[in-house]
Amino acid sequence: METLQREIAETSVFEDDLPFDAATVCGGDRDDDTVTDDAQTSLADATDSGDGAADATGEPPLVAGVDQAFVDDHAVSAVVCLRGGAVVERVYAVEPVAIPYIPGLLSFREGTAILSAFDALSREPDVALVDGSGRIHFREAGIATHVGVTLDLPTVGVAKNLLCGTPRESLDRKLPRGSRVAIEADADVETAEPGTRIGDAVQTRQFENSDRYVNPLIVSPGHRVSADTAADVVLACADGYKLPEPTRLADAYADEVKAEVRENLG
DNA sequence: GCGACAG
DNA sequence: ATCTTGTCGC
Repeated sequence: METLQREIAETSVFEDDLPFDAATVCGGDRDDDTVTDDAQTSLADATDSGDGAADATGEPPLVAGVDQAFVDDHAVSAVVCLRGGAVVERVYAVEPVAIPYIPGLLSFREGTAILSAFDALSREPDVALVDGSGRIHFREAGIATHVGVTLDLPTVGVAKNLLCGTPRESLDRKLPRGSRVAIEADADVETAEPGTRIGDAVQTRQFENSDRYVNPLIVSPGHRVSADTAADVVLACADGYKLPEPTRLADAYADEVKAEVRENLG
């Protein structure tokens, strides 16, 4: 398995090779006219990737969210596709899990169900947000990278926790919404030179009038996406919640299906 | 042996 | 990931 991951990492492309510009994703991107907010936002331009299919038609890109739920020894994988913030398609698949959860080998546990769900999809997403890590992995082949390379689809890894790597600055503080903190490879990432930026901690949401704070999401390139674009897409899909809409909706759909599935089984 | 570890 | 009531906050 580790050998396969090294091969996947070599095949993967951690650079932009997308049919659209992250700025055209829309559907979310909180733009509260509140206050103390004028710093960023204008990072999108001069990013023209050449042949934009979605751009050409002026049509927003098709963004897919992928998430899993479990019922005993079965994984329920749900995929929800959005275009311009509207749900266009939802599919799911149920597959038995082959191995238990082992940090670093997640794709071998959930991969089959995910690929099966994509098989049921009638469209080809322009990019997919996969729950879990992409490049932020011991061998730079997290589940987002594994799925992306297997389907040769642009993918982004969206995790709630850091698997490995070191944040350039402490994440244990209240970061402003929209901020990013680079995650660098360290000794735990055996395939990259220490110091290599393998992803970012991205603050998609933050409390305004509270002493407490929301932890950032851990975003990393899966395949055919750069670290900057990965973060751009996630922030563009954020709509008031910590999780980007595609992921949030896939999560809810997986739970919905799970309830029905656990009766067709036990 | 100890530590660390996505979902 | 999953098992779960109440509870604090906008």
